[in-house]
Amino acid sequence: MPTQTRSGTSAADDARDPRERILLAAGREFAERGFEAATVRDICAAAGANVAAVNYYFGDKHRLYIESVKHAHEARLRQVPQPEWAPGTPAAQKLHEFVGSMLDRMLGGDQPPWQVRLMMRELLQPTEACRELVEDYIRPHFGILLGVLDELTGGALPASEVRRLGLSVIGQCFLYRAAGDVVAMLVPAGEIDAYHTPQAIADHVTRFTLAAVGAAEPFTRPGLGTVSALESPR
Amino acid sequence: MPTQTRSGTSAADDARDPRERILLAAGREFAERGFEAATVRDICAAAGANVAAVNYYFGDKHRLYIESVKHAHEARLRQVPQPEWAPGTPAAQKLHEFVGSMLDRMLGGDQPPWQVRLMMRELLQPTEACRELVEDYIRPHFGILLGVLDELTGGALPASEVRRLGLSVIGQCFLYRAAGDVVAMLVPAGEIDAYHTPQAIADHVTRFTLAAVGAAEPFTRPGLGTVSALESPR
DNA sequence: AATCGATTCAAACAGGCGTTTGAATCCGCC
DNA sequence: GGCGGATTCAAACGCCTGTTTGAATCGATT
Repeated sequence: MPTQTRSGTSAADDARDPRERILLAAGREFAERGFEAATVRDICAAAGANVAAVNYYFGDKHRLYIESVKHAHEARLRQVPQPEWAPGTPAAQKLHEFVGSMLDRMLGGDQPPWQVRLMMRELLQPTEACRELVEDYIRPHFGILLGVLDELTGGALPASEVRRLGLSVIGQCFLYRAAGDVVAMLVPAGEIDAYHTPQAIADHVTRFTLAAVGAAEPFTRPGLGTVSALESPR
Repeated sequence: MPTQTRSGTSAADDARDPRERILLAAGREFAERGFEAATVRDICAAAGANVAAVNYYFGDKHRLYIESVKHAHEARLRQVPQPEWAPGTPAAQKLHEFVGSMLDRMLGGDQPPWQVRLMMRELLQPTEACRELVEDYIRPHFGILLGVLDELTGGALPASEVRRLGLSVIGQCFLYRAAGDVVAMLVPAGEIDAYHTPQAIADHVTRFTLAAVGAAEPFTRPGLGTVSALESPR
């Protein structure tokens, strides 16, 4: 194992350090194929390193996996800061922005989301890295959502009820990320591009949730545009 | 390959036919460990068959997987009939029963849901069997839900909008099945048994959805019990 | 009883896997 | 310049995988 010169992770260089290169290649490979199907040989080939390097730097495949999950998770945290709002921002707008940024994060947009795919794998069938992921990444975001929802309902609901509201919001978004292929099969081909973009979904989820908590007109009257001020520019 | 005496699948016997035994064992193993991690040897050991049997009956591991998915899916279809309601049943009640039965199906209750776990794997990262699964199993159920939602909104919404409502309903339930472990981490330990049983979730999702479409009072006024008539007996 | 196809079995096969080895190479330092 | 630890490398090690083989067994038919 390396005992020396773990030169402080300079934020900019991504491909210099062989350890870093392996970590990145491993993340991509694990995200794409899963732990079992990904092979150490492929990972090292992609990283331009020798197969012995993974043993040298990480001990074995399993610890490489754990480290690559943490690494992707930290990178993601650095890229996506917690949303913050100026005091006085309407709760409805906060909700819309929260949902929008979550969907953007989940469904890509800014970058090929292999980090997200990797984290998703961990959430769907947790291993050791999951708890850390939840505590550092999921729970804080969830807490912000709960705060918004609490504000939205005027603090009138017990915490347990607010949590269920939060899960309802998360669930609506989560479906598109986890079962996107199935969604695409259930929806007519032409519709997917028009009505199921991250922006459009964010608009829908927000409106659905606002209506459920009584902060917007319900869906029965179509196109009433009660939350038109919140809709994303198309 | 077997060319003769595929004695018509007598509905009752499950463990007689070696082909059937392998199919069942394979389903359990694939559901538990995934395609890559499950081994032909383990499957055959569990089925009390020789390793050569899988080649004899199915050709190779991959076709065994496909067949086991179909098999589980058909068994599930036989067990869980489409919900039907007497004419005149209120749409709100239909929605509640639909959501309740879906959650019961997903989260178990009646039987250890390895069939569901297997299907879920297929939905989360589709292979060949997925399309068939969606067409025969998912889409019909989804269609029923859309009908209920259309009725609930008085047919006033365009089909695309109704579909999004449907996905919102599915998403809320789906989260508990796909990321149940994470949900359990996000919710205080004591709360999970009281507020996140299939029944309790069904009540919540129904109320949330009804409120969103304007068929029940929104959440802002807690414990108003506006849909108390729909709540499951505790 | 003999026959013949269907089925089962123990054993082996080739290939890929994660991991280890021991020597070669690099690079900063007295 | 040469020492010494850190790093890299090609090669090999067992082991386990899916798959195949060819003979043994079974069960119905003639």
